[in-house]
Amino acid sequence: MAVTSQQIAELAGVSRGTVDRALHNRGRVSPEVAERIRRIAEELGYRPNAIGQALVRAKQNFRLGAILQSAETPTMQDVAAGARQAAAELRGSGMEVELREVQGRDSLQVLRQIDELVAWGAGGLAIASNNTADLVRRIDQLHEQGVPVVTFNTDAPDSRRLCFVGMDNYRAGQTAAGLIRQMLPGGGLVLPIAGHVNNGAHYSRLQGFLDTLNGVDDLRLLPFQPCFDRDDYAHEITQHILRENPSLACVYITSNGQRGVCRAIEDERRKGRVRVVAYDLNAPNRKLLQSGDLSFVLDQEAREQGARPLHILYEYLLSGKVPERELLYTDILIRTKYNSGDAG
Amino acid sequence: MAVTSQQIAELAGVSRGTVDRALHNRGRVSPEVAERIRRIAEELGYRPNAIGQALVRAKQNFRLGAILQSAETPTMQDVAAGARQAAAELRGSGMEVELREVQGRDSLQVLRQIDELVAWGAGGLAIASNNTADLVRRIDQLHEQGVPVVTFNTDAPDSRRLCFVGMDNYRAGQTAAGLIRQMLPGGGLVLPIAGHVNNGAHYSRLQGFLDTLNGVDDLRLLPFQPCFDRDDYAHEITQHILRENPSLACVYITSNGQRGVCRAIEDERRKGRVRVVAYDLNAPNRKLLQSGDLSFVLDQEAREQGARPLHILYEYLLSGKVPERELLYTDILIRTKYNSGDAG
DNA sequence: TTGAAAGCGCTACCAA
DNA sequence: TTGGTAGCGCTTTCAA
Repeated sequence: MAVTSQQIAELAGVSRGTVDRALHNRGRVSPEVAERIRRIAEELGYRPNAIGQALVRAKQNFRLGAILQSAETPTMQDVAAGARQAAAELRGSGMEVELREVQGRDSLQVLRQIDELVAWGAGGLAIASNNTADLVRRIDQLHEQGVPVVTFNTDAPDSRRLCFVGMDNYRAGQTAAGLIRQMLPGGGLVLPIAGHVNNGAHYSRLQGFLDTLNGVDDLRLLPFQPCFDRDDYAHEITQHILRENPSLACVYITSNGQRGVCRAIEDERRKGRVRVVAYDLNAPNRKLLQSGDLSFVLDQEAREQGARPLHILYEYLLSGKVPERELLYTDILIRTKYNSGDAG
Repeated sequence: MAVTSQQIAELAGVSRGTVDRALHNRGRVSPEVAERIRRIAEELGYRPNAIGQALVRAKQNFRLGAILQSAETPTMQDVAAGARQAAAELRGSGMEVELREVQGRDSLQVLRQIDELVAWGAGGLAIASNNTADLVRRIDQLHEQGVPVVTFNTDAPDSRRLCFVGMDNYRAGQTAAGLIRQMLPGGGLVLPIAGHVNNGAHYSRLQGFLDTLNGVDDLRLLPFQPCFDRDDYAHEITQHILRENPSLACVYITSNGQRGVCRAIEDERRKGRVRVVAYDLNAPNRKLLQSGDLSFVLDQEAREQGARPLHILYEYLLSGKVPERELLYTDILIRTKYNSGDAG
């Protein structure tokens, strides 16, 4: 058995309570005794048993809430699955966890859910946020009230959230650019498509992409087109461009709409000649990879984005443990038809 | 607070002991009482508190051992780092964990370490194994003795190990093939290099690669060359081939030796024209990606390979939880210069 | 400044 | 078939 505080107490000739106060600098111990206790603990390599600590701390019985936006999308459903799994685990440790889903991006709805969860007694919140002024203000308020907030999937960088868990979209755009350079060493014509012009994530994915391809000689970039996450728009855009530019070599799409792109390419009988790089490994994209319609998918560990914020809040509330960094970027995963299986 | 067994006991008008026996089918409860208890638990959505369970189970105080082979390689050092981290965490839960490192691949050394760890009192072992007859036999013996074994990084598929945590090397070979097809849509000449002819992992990486490229029209495959994990051999092989085949488009190397390959390409002033795909994202390979010497690196989550087996053994010994699958393949990660940073 | 004791939720043992 | 009780390792009162 590992060494316990009881053993240290016996060796030091004091009680466990004194050992506890000494080792955690809670005061009310004479310096000499404290020093002796610390020395003994050091010698024996004493590490407090995490389970014992957790058990006594669980008395405080914190409640955690999580709020997802755009819950109707496949990616956010993956995020939700991660959150549900974490919730189940934490409930096994005595936490109470509430999950709330909001359709679309809707700050007002999010604010309402925040109010409800706070009223319910949430001691910490995980929020798929926006950076809008009202949400930033509310998160700052929560911070003041001692309710820590972890943002995930989409950040509120101007707020005083504890940290953010999600993708480095700029970096992902660079990664996409790197893939396209590898695929088109001899150059070629590339069409970038984004979802919403003012969607921060889509914009960063585009910016990183453009910055990285800028100045690459033989690569020619068409002006980017917004498709508003819609397959029909994406289809139209792609078809139009294909007819005007028969030499089109690649489409880079930072949002939903990839099915429209692929369909247009098939309609124009250019499948296999025009490569497509898209985002997020969800069920439809797995299929498009298998069929060869997509060359690459950039994935963002959606499940972990849902799970990790809850664990971070748990650690923070129970042990005061602060995350190592403010921006906890999830891995940028490059998926092809061969490494996109279900196993993990 | 979540519902506790105490609350159920009160509602059912029995003691906690009875509740415990009823809900865990330990017998010694009258059917009617058991039924009533189960119904109440169901209604309240009772989930036993994992921390409470862990605390009482930790009394049994299991010892775990882990044995690494080829500990001198960068990849196994990453695996070791994962094992060390898991060991630290588990020690925090009262386990005792011993790590042993073996230089090179040496079944005899591994057998010796197994003996030592068993003598020390190990209740479960994680082993970077071989599939040699002596090791397989020893693992089967351990199984008989009730000492579960989890293999990691390299498997002993013929043995009765609990499960394996590591890379699906065949699949990784296929993934490499897919990348090369994307890079060389017009075809080209490809040189495959493997480490040892009889290294199972290297062989599978080669086989998956060859099977996938077989029958691809414009792609021409040179006969594979063994480099015995050595940079000097790899250098010589590559240089020789480059001089004989100025049109060489790509080198695929399944083992160490990638530095030799890259140096040869630079020596022959073909950098940027000849792509290189290699394995394992360790420090040297990160550099080679940044400098553009390597196009892609296939990575295998080395740290998780070290950490997960220990957690699996912990769960198995404490709760009898059997892993979901026998083959727990780690993710096949495609790394380029843009997604190979340190952050995770 | 220190110690004794209670209690977190659970399981195990011994008596009844 | 049941209940009572002890105890896992820790923290936190409350007394002394």
